[in-house]
Amino acid sequence: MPDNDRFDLQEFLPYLLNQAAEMSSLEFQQVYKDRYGMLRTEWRVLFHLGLYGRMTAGEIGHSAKMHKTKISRAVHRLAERRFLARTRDAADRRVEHLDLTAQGRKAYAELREIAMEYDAALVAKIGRDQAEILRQTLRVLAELPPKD
Amino acid sequence: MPDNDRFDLQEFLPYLLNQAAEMSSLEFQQVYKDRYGMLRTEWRVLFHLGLYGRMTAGEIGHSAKMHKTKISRAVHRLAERRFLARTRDAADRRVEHLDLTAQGRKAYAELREIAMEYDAALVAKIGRDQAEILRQTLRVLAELPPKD
DNA sequence: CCTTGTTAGTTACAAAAACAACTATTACAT
DNA sequence: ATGTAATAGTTGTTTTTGTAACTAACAAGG
Repeated sequence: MPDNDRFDLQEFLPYLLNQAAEMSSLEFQQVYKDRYGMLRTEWRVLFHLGLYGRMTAGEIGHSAKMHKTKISRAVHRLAERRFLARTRDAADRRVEHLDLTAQGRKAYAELREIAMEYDAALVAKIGRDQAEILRQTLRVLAELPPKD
Repeated sequence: MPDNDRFDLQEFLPYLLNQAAEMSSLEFQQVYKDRYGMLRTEWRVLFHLGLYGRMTAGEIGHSAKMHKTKISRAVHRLAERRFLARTRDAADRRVEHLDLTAQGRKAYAELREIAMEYDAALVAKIGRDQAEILRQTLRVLAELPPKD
């Protein structure tokens, strides 16, 4: 039996963060999976386009910190299912502009509603004040620019 | 351009949690990967045994909320590399008791040191008080949702 | 122009995860 | 006992991811 001195796996931040992250995405994951057959990478792309409008794969990758191969595959599948349309840039023919189709916007709107409700449920679970502190702290850990 | 009303992906808790979790495990992951060729599932098993002593695969799975096939393969690989030893239970021959070998304990001790340092670095980054609140909040979020 | 380097995105192949079906053993109700 | 269900853990198959190599287009120096 080893010495447990001052260390507990359940308190180790990376572990705890992973557990919480996994738990917290479970319910929402079911929605986009069952309803639209989407993967996590796919809804992330969808949400980026829905929220920010026309973007390139590279821009999404940078924002979501996802590798370009993940984006490439997500975009491919979303285009295949007519959730988004791809347009080559006229000036630089390497880059491709991505826009949601009507169907994509519809899916986004629906998923955004559910996401908002789900986020509210999580906030209710942990308390409004704690939630604000949580977001702020997570932003630091994720090294995202602070809100404001 | 869609209406962004009151929703931001960067503020969506499941998204934010995932980003922070991913970021925070990155550095530590390199250590057990480069140094011992371990996967996340494997160090989790190692840490459970190092911290709590003899356990069965089922117990670890329950504690870490990992699926039994993941555990089974992690245990297999750890046993193969002589980090742990497996012993069949005499009374119930379905269950197997897992113990770290000397080599396993050595790896655990080393990784635990690094984990503690890394945790301390994260705490320093976000502040001691925020860290305590964070852990508390994450513990709530990581709880299994009530049965329905 | 031509080499060399860079960037956007894709594709091929290997590693890992998810999911389902399986073996072996124990429990338990007829 | 004996048939049925439950439990511990494994194995096989399919998806998904990670890594690296690749194509195509641009950029910039000579």
